[in-house]
Amino acid sequence: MAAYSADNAPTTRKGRATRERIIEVAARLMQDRGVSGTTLEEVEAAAAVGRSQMYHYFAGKDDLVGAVIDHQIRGILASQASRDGLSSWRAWEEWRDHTVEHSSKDNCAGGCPLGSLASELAEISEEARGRLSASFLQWEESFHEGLSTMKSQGLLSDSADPARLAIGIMTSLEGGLLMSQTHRDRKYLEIALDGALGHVRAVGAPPHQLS
Amino acid sequence: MAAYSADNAPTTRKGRATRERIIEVAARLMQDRGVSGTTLEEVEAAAAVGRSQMYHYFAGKDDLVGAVIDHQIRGILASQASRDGLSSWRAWEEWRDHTVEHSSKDNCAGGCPLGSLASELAEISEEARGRLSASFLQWEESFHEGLSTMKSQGLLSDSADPARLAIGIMTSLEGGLLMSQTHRDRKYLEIALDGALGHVRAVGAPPHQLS
DNA sequence: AGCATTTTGTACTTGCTAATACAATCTTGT
DNA sequence: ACAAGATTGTATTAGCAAGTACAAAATGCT
Repeated sequence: MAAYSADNAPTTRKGRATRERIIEVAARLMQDRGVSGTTLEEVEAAAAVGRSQMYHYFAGKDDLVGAVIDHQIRGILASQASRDGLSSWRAWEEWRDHTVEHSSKDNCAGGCPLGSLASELAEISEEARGRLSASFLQWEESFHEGLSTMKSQGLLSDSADPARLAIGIMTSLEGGLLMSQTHRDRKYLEIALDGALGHVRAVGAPPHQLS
Repeated sequence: MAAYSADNAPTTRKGRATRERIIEVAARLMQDRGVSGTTLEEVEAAAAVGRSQMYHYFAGKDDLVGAVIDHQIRGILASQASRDGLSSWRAWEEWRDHTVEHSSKDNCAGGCPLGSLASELAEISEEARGRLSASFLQWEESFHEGLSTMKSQGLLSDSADPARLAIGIMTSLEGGLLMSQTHRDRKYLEIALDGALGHVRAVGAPPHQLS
């Protein structure tokens, strides 16, 4: 997938830094307060840039939102690539713990960087929905790959369906994050992830390998 | 939980009808386009009421949103009460099918009546977050009750934890709805619910009762 | 019927926010 | 150094949406 087409792609080092700063700040604010709860003025103030810089690098708010989506999925995939590609039981356990701990910061506020955007934008902008769908697919694919590797290593039984299991983990993750965010209680995400991973073990592993 | 405190409670039949009409229209529009994507003007037009009626029955937009949340959870609980309180395997199967079919209308558009509101409002309004949390708790409790009944009837093993299972179903439901909405593909909700209910069967039932 | 209360119609105000215009300044390559 | 282009500052515009004011009409009660 091509990088997001900016209004004016930055050529100088300074320009790239400015554009990046805008995106990072916008991503944070939009996850906190939602897209329509975040004004360009707030982004500009927090990023210490002016109106002209905003419109120099982005065609408008929609354009910025697109860049934020790309930024979020990049961050997620990068964070996951650094944990062994989720191709061992241990990696999954660490991922589970890390995910819960990360979400529990600030009283489970914020929710999922992509999920909160998806919920807000899916029905409003078909373009944003498509971009979010593609991003979630990449995320799901990273789960899928790890599980496939485990299957090829005999850690999952032959009858296991990695694609299906990946979707189960994805949906449990999103539901758990939303419920923990709404209730301000980490137990929802914990139970959701334990259930999904438990399912992977139960369905995927030969009986004698169960703990 | 007391009914939502309106600015002016309607006393006449006509007044009640007007207020109800506003809430129903607002609920539909807000689920489709989000809260901040729905203007009071649009609600007024669709409900065929004027500005003065809106502000006569509601103190403002926030007040209307509160009434919409109450309206949504009432509808959900009513729909569920009419299906045997989810206290048999058959009831759960029917619930699963009905939920998937209902969500698949309009290409999985809309998502969850409460979930989409929760995602949008949780970080913006503490009052709305509390109201949504309480509503989800009631929903979860309706799952819990059904599962508890099944346990007392021996349909679930003694080691089964109905409260935990209820949370697992709730999170899978929300995650599945969000993913199906984003991808416009019912399979996400199907897999999520099958996983959660499969977990109930696997963890809850004595081995010899597994299909 | 007649009066008090509820309900409704219309016009206006206020504030915010995305978007634009245009000029000034900085960077880079030669 | 010096153009050419990239980057940034400031001021303004235009439109929308929440909320308000006030009067008119309908309704219910005795």
